[in-house]
Amino acid sequence: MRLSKGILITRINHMLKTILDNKEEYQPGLSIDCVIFGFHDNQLKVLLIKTKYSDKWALPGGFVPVNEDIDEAAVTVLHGRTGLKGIFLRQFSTFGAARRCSVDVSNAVLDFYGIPLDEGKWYASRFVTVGYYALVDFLQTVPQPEGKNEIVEWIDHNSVPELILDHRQILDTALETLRMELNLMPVGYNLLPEKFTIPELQKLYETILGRKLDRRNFLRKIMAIGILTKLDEKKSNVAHKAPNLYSFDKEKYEEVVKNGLTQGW
Amino acid sequence: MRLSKGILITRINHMLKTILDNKEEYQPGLSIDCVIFGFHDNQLKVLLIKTKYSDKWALPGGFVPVNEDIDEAAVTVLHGRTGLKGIFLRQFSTFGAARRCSVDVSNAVLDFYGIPLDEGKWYASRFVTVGYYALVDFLQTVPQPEGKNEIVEWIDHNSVPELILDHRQILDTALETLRMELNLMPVGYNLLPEKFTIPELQKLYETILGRKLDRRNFLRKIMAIGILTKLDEKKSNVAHKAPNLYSFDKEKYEEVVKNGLTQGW
DNA sequence: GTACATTGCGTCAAAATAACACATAAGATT
DNA sequence: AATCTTATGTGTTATTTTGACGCAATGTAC
Repeated sequence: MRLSKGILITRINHMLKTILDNKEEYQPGLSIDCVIFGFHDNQLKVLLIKTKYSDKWALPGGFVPVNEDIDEAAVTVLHGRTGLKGIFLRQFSTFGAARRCSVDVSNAVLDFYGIPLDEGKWYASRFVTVGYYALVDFLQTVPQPEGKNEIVEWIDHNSVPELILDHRQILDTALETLRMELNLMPVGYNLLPEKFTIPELQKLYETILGRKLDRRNFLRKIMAIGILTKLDEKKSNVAHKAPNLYSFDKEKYEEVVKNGLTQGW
Repeated sequence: MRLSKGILITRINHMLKTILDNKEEYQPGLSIDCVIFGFHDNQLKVLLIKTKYSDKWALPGGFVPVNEDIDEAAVTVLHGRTGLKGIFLRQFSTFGAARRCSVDVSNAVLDFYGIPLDEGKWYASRFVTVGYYALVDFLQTVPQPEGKNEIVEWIDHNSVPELILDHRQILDTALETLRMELNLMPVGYNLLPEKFTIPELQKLYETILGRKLDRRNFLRKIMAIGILTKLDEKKSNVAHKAPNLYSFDKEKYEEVVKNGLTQGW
């Protein structure tokens, strides 16, 4: 976590305290929440955080330094929780219901850290949060909790427990957006290992969309995009015909992400 | 404009002063900007504001009362500038570049109103803005300037002059989003009068998309959506074959807006 | 009436999509 | 080692959607 004025965190687990002590360095009432998607064991995973001061889980989030773009702040959150850089990250919506924040929740956190309520007013005020979603490589991700008071974990999207505040809505909106954007851009580059099979890629699409696709039609459509390179290599140790391995043609992939798939009117 | 505590605006054109006097009632560092689209004379129009303290035009915007949802605040901006209610309004992106605000511009405004710079710190700080776009009926809109120091006007999208700050980017992003969303929802309900012809609707689509569409294919596609009711009436005073009039089937229209057009994977 | 402009309604070929059939390969089973 | 099981690789075909275009109909202008 980037701190202003190079101040060190002297009290572990007091990230919040440090921010409060430097609150003039942060944009007031504004936060970032990241929905970080991964893919493993044919399941869509979401990186969630469990803190000791609540029974519920939360999306990884952070605040916005006054001198930083919100996009940069989102990159910081992503990097802080996953150790990853250069990842696909996209702003999808801003959540600003007047009562999306609960003073009770905020005060419980302040209480947990032993911060007097009047010192924590900045934190307990009304917050608007900008939602970002990221697609990351599950295996390259090293979940990084900030100190001992939290657990950072990959959770199956199907078994996400109750989340704090409106984080469930944020998560749902992120997935809805991702589903929509599958029509506008290819997906997979960050979510799969470098070498993968077409069935694996298909499972990824099926998992995101939440429904089955026809194998043969999927192959045709995905190959037509022209972003895949067929490797001269097959997957081994499978109890059936060995599927071919593919990799993304990164150059073409980036181009299509940039220009979008052709659609519509 | 809604004011807290029922305070009256005693000094005309001092909306800003009033807000500064009650700044604790507003979300700090957060604003709303609305891209309000209209359609007239076969041209896409944007509602813009020209203030006396700048050579450039601006998007209508506002601040967010701490007790209001950002969506409500956007409705307030829209209603305040157009007198309209119940209009299609959609959040499309949040703009949070660190240097999107210029202290020079803010100070020029404060200067214009004779507000001392130290009193105007709230206003001159870094702002993040949430962008909304609206589709409104040009003829039902009564542009409403706030006092004598500003002009509110419909400007042809093709001849939008230089805008302040990043408002040009906000406008462009709004139109990009609208173009994309034409694939996901029908458009026209708020932009056209109650009775309209298919060629008029087509011109609207062409104007938004910035390119010609085939008449016959357009008819087929738009009728297939099932939201149009053919009326037993024809447009008069045209120098050629009188086109039939149509209206939207509001019930079906709302349903399709809600459920979306079928597309994609 | 004739000219003109634009609408209404249609056709047809091309492209995209959906549904389905069959041979193949690799480990597992016997 | 022959066979079974399972999932892959590569088709084909019918259906739907899209794009490009032809032509008659209708209202005003002259």
